[in-house]
Amino acid sequence: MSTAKGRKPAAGEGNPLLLQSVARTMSVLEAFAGQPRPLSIAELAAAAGLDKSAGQRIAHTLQALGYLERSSVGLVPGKKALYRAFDFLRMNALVESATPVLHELRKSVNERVDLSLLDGTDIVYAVRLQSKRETFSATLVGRRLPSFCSTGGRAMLAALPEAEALGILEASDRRPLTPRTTTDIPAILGKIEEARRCGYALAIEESALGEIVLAAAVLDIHQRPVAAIHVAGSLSEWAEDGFRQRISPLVMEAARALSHTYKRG
Amino acid sequence: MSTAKGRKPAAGEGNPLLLQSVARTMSVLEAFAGQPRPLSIAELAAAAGLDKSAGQRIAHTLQALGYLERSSVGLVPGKKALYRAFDFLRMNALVESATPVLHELRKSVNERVDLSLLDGTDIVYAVRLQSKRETFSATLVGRRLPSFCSTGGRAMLAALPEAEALGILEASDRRPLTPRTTTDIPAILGKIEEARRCGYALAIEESALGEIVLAAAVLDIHQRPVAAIHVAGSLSEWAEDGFRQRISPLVMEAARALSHTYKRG
DNA sequence: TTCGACCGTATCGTATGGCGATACGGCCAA
DNA sequence: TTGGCCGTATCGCCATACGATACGGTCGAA
Repeated sequence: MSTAKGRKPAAGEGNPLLLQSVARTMSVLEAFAGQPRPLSIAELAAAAGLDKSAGQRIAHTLQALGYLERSSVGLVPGKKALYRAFDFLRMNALVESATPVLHELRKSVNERVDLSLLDGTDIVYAVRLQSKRETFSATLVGRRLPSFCSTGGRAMLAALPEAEALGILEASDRRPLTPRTTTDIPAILGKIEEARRCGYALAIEESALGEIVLAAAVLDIHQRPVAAIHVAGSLSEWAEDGFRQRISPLVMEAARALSHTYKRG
Repeated sequence: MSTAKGRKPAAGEGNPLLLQSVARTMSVLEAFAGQPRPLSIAELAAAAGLDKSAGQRIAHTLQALGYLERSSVGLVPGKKALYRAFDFLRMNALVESATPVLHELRKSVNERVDLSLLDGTDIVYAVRLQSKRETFSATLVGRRLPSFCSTGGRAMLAALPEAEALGILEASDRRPLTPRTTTDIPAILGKIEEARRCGYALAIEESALGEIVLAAAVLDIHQRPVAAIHVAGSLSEWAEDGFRQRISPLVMEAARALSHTYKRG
């Protein structure tokens, strides 16, 4: 998503050792992204950009392997997807070192704490520690958001060279998530500039209504942003000033504790 | 893992429309399961049962697609794995209907609540709602445990015909997870029988020390178990009797509320 | 320093594995 | 019934991936 997505991989387009069979396989798994309901074999093939025969064979094989399952109304991703995500989290050095820090932070602030990772123009939630009385967990681990409209994303953009941040903004899908999402590039740049000054980013109801979120970036040894730590509170309990004063030092300290421990994004 | 894992898929061994290229691709991704550290290309190929050339090509392609990433010491799974797990959770009808029920339950019991799914001889954690003061989240979504030693697994085994449950027990890897794990088949069958009588399963320190867990099975419309709801408490705060009396009715009610809403495992 | 082992990378002729057009039976709605 | 779309199955051809092989770099032990 974040990079090339040529219509037809055409085997070796660009790199001679890129296998089209692998790309086709993964494109079938990716075909579910954003789909509201299970897919038939034909729909799956179409969504993956394959003809019916190829879709049929790949889907059957993936089903036999547990990466696809039949539901009553079509095919859905299979449980094996969870195992692979578990492997990712387990082998990720940053997630590993972040876990105790995040728990500590969560204990201090008593609000929801998230760790997100930068991936191209987007961020992905990698760890979520719920707050005590959270009833909506519409957002889950693995959820992807454009970086411009999430606090964590803006904190990370602020740690990039201005030109690079601008490039990401321009390449992003800037549809608003809530009525209060900032979608205007100069305005976003202003907020990024503010984040650069403060050392953290703050957003009110830009990705979910009723929510105030504060985040700071985690940097690798080259001073490049690789992740962000978020704390989310409810507007029914927090005013902006109080949230800033109480939360920001803790989040920045946690982010600083994790920075430079990580080699490469 | 739960089914066949022939040394060499040999294209069409068994089913004529099974694609070996797909199986090879996924076997590279699966090679990380259980590995303690990043893998070199050669190690990855060996773990996937491929020669160096095939491993090289597949790994490079997967890396280009974001399913593999380079760390300082080798290859690790890539962020895309999280997206696929998110798709699974988002499109899973049971997870969707379970979410509000689990939150309700968590509010009532104020302890950790999990939803696990049955997958062959194992269970997978699909949803986890932490308790207020949980400091260790060693277990994560996507973690797989043998069903015999988890409460949820035993609750589900109790809902299967006895012969089938026995088959799963015999096929399971019955290494103990803690000193208190029950690994003796007759003893496990006894606990399953108890679960069948009570309508829920209970285990004390069988999968983690200091933990008492109670679980009830969720059944599909054919009365077959597809999932389980767990509540986990700390032994420093709960005695067995109190835990049973306080927690079991709530867990059973939540499991009943979800049962029969789901078509097929 | 000099090996040797192992790393990642790259090349290339070959044969095999998957391509995709095609066909069939079942089901549902018109 | 008819027509559409479903999932399934077949089959000959050729493009695709195979895998043996080779090369330069790096690291540790000799």
